[in-house]
Amino acid sequence: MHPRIIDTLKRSQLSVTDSRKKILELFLERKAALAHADIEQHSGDEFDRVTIYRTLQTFVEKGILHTIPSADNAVRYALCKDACTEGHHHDNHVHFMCDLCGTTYCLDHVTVPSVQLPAGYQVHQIDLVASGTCIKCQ
Amino acid sequence: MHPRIIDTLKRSQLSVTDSRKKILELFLERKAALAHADIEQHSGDEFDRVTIYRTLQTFVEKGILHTIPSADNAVRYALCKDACTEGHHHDNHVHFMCDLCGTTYCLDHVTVPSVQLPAGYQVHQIDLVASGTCIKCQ
DNA sequence: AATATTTTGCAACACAGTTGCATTTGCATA
DNA sequence: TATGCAAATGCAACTGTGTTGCAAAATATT
Repeated sequence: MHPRIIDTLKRSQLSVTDSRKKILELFLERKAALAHADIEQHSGDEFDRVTIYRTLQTFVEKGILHTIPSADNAVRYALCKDACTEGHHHDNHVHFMCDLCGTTYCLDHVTVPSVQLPAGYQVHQIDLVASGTCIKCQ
Repeated sequence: MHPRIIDTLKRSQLSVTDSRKKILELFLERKAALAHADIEQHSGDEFDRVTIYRTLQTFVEKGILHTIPSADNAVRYALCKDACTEGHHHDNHVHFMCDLCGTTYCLDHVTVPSVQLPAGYQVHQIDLVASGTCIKCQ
C-alpha cells in the first residue's frame, strides 16, 4: 500500500476504511483523472456504488480530490497536488482530455492564463480544459 | 417569430418543424445558454422529452449550437455566433457561469488566451469557463 | 473491552439520456 | 394541389447516474 494513504486520510480527519484506502490508492497509482465509472470497474464489486459516490464526495469536500468539468456529462476526479486546505481555491492548473484514449490529465505545472472579462463580471474560479491528442496516442 | 429561424434551419438542410422552430426561437430570444431542463420548462409539454434531446443533438451536429462544459453534470447549450460550418472549430470564446443565479453566458468577444502545453500534447480545442458573480447579481 | 460515532450496504427513488418502432409530418415531384 | 417518400415525432421501455433513509457493520474513543 502506498505510504501516503493513511497519512492523507488522518490529516483530513477521516476514519481509515477499506473503501477509502482502496479508492485513494487507485488515484495515487494512476496519474490520470478517474470518473466514478472507472473506479467502479477497477474496484470490482468490492464496494457498493453508493459508497463510492460518498467517498468521492467526501474527498472533494476535504480537498483531497478536485473535479474536472467536461462537455460529455461525466465528471472526472483528480488528486489535488498537495492536499489543499478545506474551502480551498486550488492553484489553477490546466486539464487535458485525450480525444482518442479518453484519458484526462492534470497538467500541474501549466497555470491558467489570466483573462480580461467585461466590466461587471467578478471571477472566482477559472477552469481551462484543453482537448486533443495525448503523448501516448501520437 | 424571429426572422433568422427559417433561414438558419434551411441553411443547415434541416426540415422546418414546430419543435425546431420553437427551440431555436428560445435560444435567439435569450442571450444565455440553456440546459435541456430549461428548454423543457419553457416549452411546456408541447414536445416530448426525446424530441428535445434529438433536436439539441441535431443542432450541435449542424453547428447551430455548441455545448459548454461544466463541473456540475449539466451540459448547457448556446448558439454559435454565426452558424459555423459543419465539422467546425469554433472561434474559441470564453464562457461565464454565475454562481448565484446559475446563468451561463457566452462572452463572444473574449477570446481564450493561448496556453503553452508540455511537448507531446496536441491541442485541438480549448474550453475556458470562468465562474463567479455576473452583472445582474452584483 | 465497551461504548459512541462514523461509515457502509441495501432498497428505493429521482433524474438524465438513449433506443426501437409505429405514426405523423414535411418536402419534393409529378 | 394531390401523392409518395424520407425524415421527424411520440411513446414505451430501458440504461446509467446520482441521492436519500435507515438498519447493520466497522472504526475510533475511553
